[in-house]
Amino acid sequence: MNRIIVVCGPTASGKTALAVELAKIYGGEVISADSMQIYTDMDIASAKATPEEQQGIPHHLMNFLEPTESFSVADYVGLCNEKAREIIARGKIPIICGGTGLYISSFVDNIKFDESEQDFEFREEMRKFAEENGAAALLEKLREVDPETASTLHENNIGRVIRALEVYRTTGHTIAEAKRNSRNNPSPFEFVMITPEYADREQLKNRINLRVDKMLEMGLVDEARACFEQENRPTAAQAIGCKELYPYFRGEKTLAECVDELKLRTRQYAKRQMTWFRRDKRIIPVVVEPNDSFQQIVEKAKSIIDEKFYN
RNA sequence: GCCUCUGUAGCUCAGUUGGUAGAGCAGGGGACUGAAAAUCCCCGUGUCGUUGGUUCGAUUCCGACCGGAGGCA
Repeated sequence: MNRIIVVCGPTASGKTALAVELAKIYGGEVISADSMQIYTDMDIASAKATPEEQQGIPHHLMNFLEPTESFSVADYVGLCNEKAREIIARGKIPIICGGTGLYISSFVDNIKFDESEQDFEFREEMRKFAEENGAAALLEKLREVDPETASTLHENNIGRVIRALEVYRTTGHTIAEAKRNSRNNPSPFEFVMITPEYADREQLKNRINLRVDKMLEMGLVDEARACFEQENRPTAAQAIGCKELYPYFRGEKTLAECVDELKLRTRQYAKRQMTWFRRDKRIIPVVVEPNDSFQQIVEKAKSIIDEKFYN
């Protein structure tokens, strides 16, 4: 059996508890799909499942990388494949749980990333070029070598334009071709994908606010301060829950102001996540009504999974 | 009690020399293939506080009233 359960969704939607419960029911192990939980710090900010929350269920791809290291989707897909195979070999079912849509869909679609390396110097060079000549000029550069991709990108999305140029430069083919070639092999796994979907959006918003308050109680400020004092965090520096508190550490804003900002940024992040997951029609919503108990939610999830896998 | 300022989008505020109004933020929608908790795109009708008056026409001018801020007593 090559079955995998995917529990994805916005932050604070209750994925973690649901995944653990499903792991208990189906005999599974959790693989985190989260671009921040991979790091060995930021336990609170990245909302890693605490040992109590894990309830003895093994959690993978969590806590294994120094925050000074950079990481990418390609790395994730490789590792996730390994872990999934290991878990299946053990007779267990992998339960992928997380909110990083790019990681999840890249794994599910079995995206093949070729060997092209990243070229940070080139990126820097292009960034300068854009600064001096304007974003439109940079996009024009891309249009010359890869008009297909250029037509899909907005000039202001400089990062993407640069990546497209970088791919062309390091591999000799366009990123548009690379994308097509990346999808040649369907995944060897069979997936059922679910996401908690809140019938009342306000409810998710409230959960987010409550969760941030809880993080503060758990010591988020100290944790963030440690991040603040550590330089050279290429990917980890982006974590929501750390950078929002920096103005407080610099004495530019009060803690209360930063906390409000943090809640806001978290809500906006959740919205982006919902947009991502909504697009993928394979993902089946587990509709959460305002008064649903956890057990009721689990039942709904279970019936979706059973229908797909055990019917 | 008197005087001054003020009342415009959920919030902060522009603006209209009288022809019914627009920014930022918030919010909503979308994109997304190697830093993705990132990056980027699109979306602005609201009794212009209320009510009279002047006017062809008032959110804009005048009066009264109501709310807010400050000052004088």
